[in-house]
Amino acid sequence: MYKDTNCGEPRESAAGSQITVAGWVHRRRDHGNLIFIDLRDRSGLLQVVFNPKYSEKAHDLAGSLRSEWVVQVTGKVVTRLPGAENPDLPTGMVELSATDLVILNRSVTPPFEVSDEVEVDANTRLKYRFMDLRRPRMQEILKLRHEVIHIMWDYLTDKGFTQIETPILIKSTPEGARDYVVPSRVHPGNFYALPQSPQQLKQLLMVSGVERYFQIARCFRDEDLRTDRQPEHTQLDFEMSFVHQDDVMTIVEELYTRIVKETSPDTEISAPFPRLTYAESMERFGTDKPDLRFGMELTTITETAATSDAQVFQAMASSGGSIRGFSVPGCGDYGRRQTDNLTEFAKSSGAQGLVFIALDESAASIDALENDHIRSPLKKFLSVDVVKKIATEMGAEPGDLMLIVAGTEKLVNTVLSNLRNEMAKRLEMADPKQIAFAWVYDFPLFEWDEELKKYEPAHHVFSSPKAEHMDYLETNPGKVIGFLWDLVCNGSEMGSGSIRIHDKDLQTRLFNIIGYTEDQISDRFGQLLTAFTYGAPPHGGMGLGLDRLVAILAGEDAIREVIAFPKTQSAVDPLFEAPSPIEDQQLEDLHIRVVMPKS
RNA sequence: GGUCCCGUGGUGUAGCGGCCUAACACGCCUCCCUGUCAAGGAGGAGAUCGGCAGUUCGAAUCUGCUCGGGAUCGCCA
Repeated sequence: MYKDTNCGEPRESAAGSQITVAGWVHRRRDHGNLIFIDLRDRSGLLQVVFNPKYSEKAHDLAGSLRSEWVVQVTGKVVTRLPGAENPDLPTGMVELSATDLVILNRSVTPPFEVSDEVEVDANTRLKYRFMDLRRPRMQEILKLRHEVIHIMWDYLTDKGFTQIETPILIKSTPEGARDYVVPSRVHPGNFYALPQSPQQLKQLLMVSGVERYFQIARCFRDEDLRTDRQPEHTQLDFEMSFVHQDDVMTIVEELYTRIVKETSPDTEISAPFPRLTYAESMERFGTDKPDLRFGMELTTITETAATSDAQVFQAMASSGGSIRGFSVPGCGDYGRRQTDNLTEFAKSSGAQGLVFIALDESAASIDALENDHIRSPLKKFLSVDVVKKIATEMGAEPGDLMLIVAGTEKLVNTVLSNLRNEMAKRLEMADPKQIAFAWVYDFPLFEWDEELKKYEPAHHVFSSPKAEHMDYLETNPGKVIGFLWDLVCNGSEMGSGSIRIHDKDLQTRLFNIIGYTEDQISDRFGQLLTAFTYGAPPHGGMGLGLDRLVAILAGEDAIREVIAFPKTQSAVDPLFEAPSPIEDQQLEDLHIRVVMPKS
């Protein structure tokens, strides 16, 4: 070993001992006859002093050191002179009085400082990711991610799960997301696809009698990127036989509670996780991934609003539309600029417009509300009584701002849930220390696709319908509820699970409802259906996004921050400059001809 | 594919029609310095302002296109 001690370790108790450390020169403070080096390794910083009194040779050599050089230092741990301690450093009571210095490697001037302080341009960070990852914050995140995975392995192993790898080269399944595809050399014109998830494979493993499988699985989707979406992401993928919905949820709940407690002890987490049905979630929050860290729940006021003289409301109510809204506490004093801005925001989410009713805080109560207390673009069509009634329904108080949207139910929900999150963000209503998990269950199995004019699976085709809804499968698919659920956290989807179908005939019925032909079914799912005829046990499981979990634990918005080598928004790796053209010979071997798009 | 924001020495920013021969901080280089820890002091190097085209007497600054980054809608079973 080049070192016997890590930089971050020495304390006062080590004073007097002879140690050897190795690491990177973090900072150099050269006083001429006395040189200080902050030496950094993964464990932290240690101040090294080069004093010619103890070693002329080491001191001379130390004068040439520069940032990020790699060195090995031997010396004696000494307590610092009184008054020279650094309370900001864990090792700040001591320093290493160097007697020997070995330069293991030099560094050219780094493109940016290895420090958490500086915010460096995203592209530069990725181009020099190996430098970026040296920053303490990034090191911390890498360790956090490892720790999360470690706990998963431990916990699931304890619970009798077996980790099994599934192929990365598998078969393309054109439904769902676009596949990443790999050409076959041996079979001209044929392609593998990278898995979007190991869904069918893990179900096959259940048929194989594994009973409890898990994998930290890489999943690939060739779709546009977002803050929380990368072309490849990692899932905790697991599957269990002979279980019901609750059994699966319990496993995840225990595991995730443990992860939060062990990795982020300061965090507030409510266990057991609140459970709400899909219908309830849509009604209260307008979304299937509600952020439960704050209130501002939605209220339906269609009937009350229709009794007003406002044309918009009357027309919407009579045409079967929905009028809903919520009350924002303390924003009754919003001026024109702010309300205009909110209207614009609502429009960007697809709303025709946004109706606000501002209640002046000088009113003693909602009952005591008078005309002068009310501000609204629809004021002349809204009687004081109607406003009182709406305010009561929404639970608004004087000084609040009520935001109301009218339209189809789907649109109203989309707009309002976006608005709700936006208001919470602007008002900083979410406690950053809180991690609010929740289960949303009883999802409908199918969603009507307006463009394709057909039913599409809400999550995927393998989820089991509830027994009491079997009869609707062909007659009214939209009504069928499945054993299908999501884990949500702080307003984002963390994973999705279901009890799967394990019966060939039932699975075939579902494929039919989605409109697959016999050929498509046997081509894409033949292996699964065949397996089902050989004694498939009832089973269910989940796929849970690891990147998003780690991001939330780390307090980051972008999963890019918790992936060692992520890609930019245009799916490029600036470090390797991937993707890139390949050699003509490679193309030839693969029987591929490139046709560039006409620009 | 659409919309929005950003692009100025190595890094982070300022400048937003002429005071720009581009400013500041950090970093870098040279020298001085025995108690610093974002060390200090003196001096120095480093940028055709992402690229192209245009408007203008004059463009870092305005316009268009384009490239790159980011946010978002579509997309993401």
